[in-house]
Amino acid sequence: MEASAELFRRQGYTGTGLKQIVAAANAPFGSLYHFFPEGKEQLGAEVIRASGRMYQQLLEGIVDAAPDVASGVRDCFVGAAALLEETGYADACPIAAVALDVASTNERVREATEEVFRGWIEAGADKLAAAGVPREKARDLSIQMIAALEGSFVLARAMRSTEPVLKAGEVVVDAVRAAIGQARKRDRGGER
Amino acid sequence: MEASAELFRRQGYTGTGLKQIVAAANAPFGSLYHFFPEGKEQLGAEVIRASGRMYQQLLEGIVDAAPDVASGVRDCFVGAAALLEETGYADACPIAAVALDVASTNERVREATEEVFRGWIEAGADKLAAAGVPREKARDLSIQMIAALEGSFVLARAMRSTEPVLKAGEVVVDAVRAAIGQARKRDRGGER
DNA sequence: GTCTATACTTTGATAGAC
DNA sequence: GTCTATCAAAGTATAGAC
Repeated sequence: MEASAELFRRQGYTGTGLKQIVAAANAPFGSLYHFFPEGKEQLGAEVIRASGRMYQQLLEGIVDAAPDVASGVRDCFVGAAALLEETGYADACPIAAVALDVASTNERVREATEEVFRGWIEAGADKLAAAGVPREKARDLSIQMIAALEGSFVLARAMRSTEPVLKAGEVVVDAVRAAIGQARKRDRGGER
Repeated sequence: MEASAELFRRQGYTGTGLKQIVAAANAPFGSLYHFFPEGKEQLGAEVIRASGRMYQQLLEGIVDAAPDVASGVRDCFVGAAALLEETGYADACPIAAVALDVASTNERVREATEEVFRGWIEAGADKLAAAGVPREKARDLSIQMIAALEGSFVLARAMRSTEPVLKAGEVVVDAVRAAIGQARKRDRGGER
């Protein structure tokens, strides 16, 4: 599953062969169908869900380690840019490449990508709500953050540059700061 | 090339077979290698460049038809959301799906996607600069706009919802309005 | 010059030896 | 239970008839 996750995120779902996976994992071919009797679809769906959970924990860890949420969001974008550069613009989001090539062709794996994205959006909204942002606004901001992150990955991998990730992060961080600032202002108003 | 463009944007580069393309185009197989003697790579690179030009003209047309740049940007996101819904979340960006699956596997096609994105960024920056935004800030905003658009497409196709596109548009439109507002303020300051 | 038929490789998947 | 050998189908590319 580790080997699958790495290959999927670099080459997408259709671009990665089962033979390439077992070769990268130093596993015999038959084992794959022993553990994943429903074949490539089952493997793909499970790998997406597992990668989604891991990436979510990674991002939440970064946000929790930061002094405030806005700084945490900035650290996520800066960290992603660094990782992208270190890996030769190969490792970015474990879901995006798969999401785009199965969206219209493979319903089962598409559902896995949808589930992961919904989970991320909810987790982001929770963090923002905990910082005082109203629930609905928090959800909107979370969607905007993840869209900016994913979109900047597309540009960064195509252009072999971290600039899009850093620039996209700025506008999102500004929006987060503004939302939290407004929430504080509203809270002070309520105390009067 | 039209058939290729449609299939590539829905299934990516590796996910689309040459046999599928000639079948969709009602063309004989041999013609493909007559017009594209260098095979799939040449076809892919040329289709990406042509699609990139077409999509750029489409977006510029929308912006030019709007009363101001910020409204034009909003119309782009709203229009993209409508198209996405009409096509069953299949037709979004003609480049993104290909960009992600060739980024680490096919240098020739990757270069085509890079060229297209750089062209879009420049075109967006030109429009913003014409509206009074300082050159460097205009380029940053253009990158942020395209990243938000691309990222929201990833979420929208995976989640089968236009919400990410509309929400991502909002934060970008706000940023554009703020930049233009600041440019006006600075101009007034200079006149004094 | 246009196209059919085919070559050769790789794909996902399975049967059956051990 | 673990793995090798092989299947049918689809992949890209080419040869050669017309």
